[in-house]
Amino acid sequence: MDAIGFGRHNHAECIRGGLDSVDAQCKAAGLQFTPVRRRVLEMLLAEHRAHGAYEILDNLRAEGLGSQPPVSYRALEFLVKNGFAHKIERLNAFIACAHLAENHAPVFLICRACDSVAETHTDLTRSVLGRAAKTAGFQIERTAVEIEGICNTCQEGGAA
Amino acid sequence: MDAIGFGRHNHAECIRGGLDSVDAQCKAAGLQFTPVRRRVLEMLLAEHRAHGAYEILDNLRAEGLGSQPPVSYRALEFLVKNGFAHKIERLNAFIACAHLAENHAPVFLICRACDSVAETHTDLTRSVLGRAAKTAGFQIERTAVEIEGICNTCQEGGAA
DNA sequence: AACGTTATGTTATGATATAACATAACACAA
DNA sequence: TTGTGTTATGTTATATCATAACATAACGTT
Repeated sequence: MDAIGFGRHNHAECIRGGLDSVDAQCKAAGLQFTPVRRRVLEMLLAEHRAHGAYEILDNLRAEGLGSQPPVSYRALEFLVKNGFAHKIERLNAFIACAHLAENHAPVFLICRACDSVAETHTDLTRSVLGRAAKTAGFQIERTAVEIEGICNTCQEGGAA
Repeated sequence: MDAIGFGRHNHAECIRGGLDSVDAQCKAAGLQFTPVRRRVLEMLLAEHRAHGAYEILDNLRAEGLGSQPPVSYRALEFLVKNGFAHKIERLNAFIACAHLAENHAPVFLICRACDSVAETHTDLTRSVLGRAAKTAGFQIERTAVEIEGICNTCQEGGAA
């Protein structure tokens, strides 16, 4: 499983690569990757955990990039709408997309002990679920698949 | 697919049967199925859609069963904790369980046009998802699988 | 009746989210 | 280069969702 988020990896590369990739995608799509939006994505990329809108806002405020809730909500909306970030409904919080540039149905593994969130994905159209929905004539537009539990690292650490 | 919620069925039976079933389960488990809890479940059973905690509260208040938020949240917490209802994270709202008495990983199909919510279920341990989590050593405790789109009826009605 | 437990009542506040309107920046064509 | 439409940001205010904390009442058991 390619669920980035648990375990070791070159994290500086996550951030730089993520920003570069989104930069390129925005240029290609004619989207404005403004300073606020870039900074918010950078904050999300900085850690593999979900960030609340007000936590983001606090940081923006400290940096003089915005001071009222709509500022962070708008930036987050932009990122989510264009697939650069996702909202974790269970946590009312946001996380950078770990599979930029791929059209996917994300699946999140949320560790309740260390708060890290790993993203993997599924092809709904081919899953049992997707077929069931199709049979029922349900036209899927969005999916939220969120799995909560204890990650491998925390199990070993005895944080169960 | 046995997703109750879209399409026709004997709805009075949903309510009566649901209350009776929960009544029995509570007796068996030594749980107190108090008037407030019963009434809240009845409200949820009355329609196959998600109800907000404050909507529930408004009804309770009108009936003299409670007037402050903790009243509805506590009743809902009781119902969710014991598997008699579910929270739809995407909507911050609650719905009666459509598969009472079965231990299951619920899957919700949410129609954004008519607001109805159908519940079906999956066996996570056998799904691609469950296997992926197992491979990563992730210990699943809860799952939220919520699919948003347009139900069959609304597609036909042109409400797309 | 005494006791522990569970449920309810109530006040207050915290946390999340958006409506609405004003201003500024940008993009592009005339 | 100015006008014009669009997109982004600033700001105020408020809506919506949720729980901490403490008091009282009901229940169950001995």
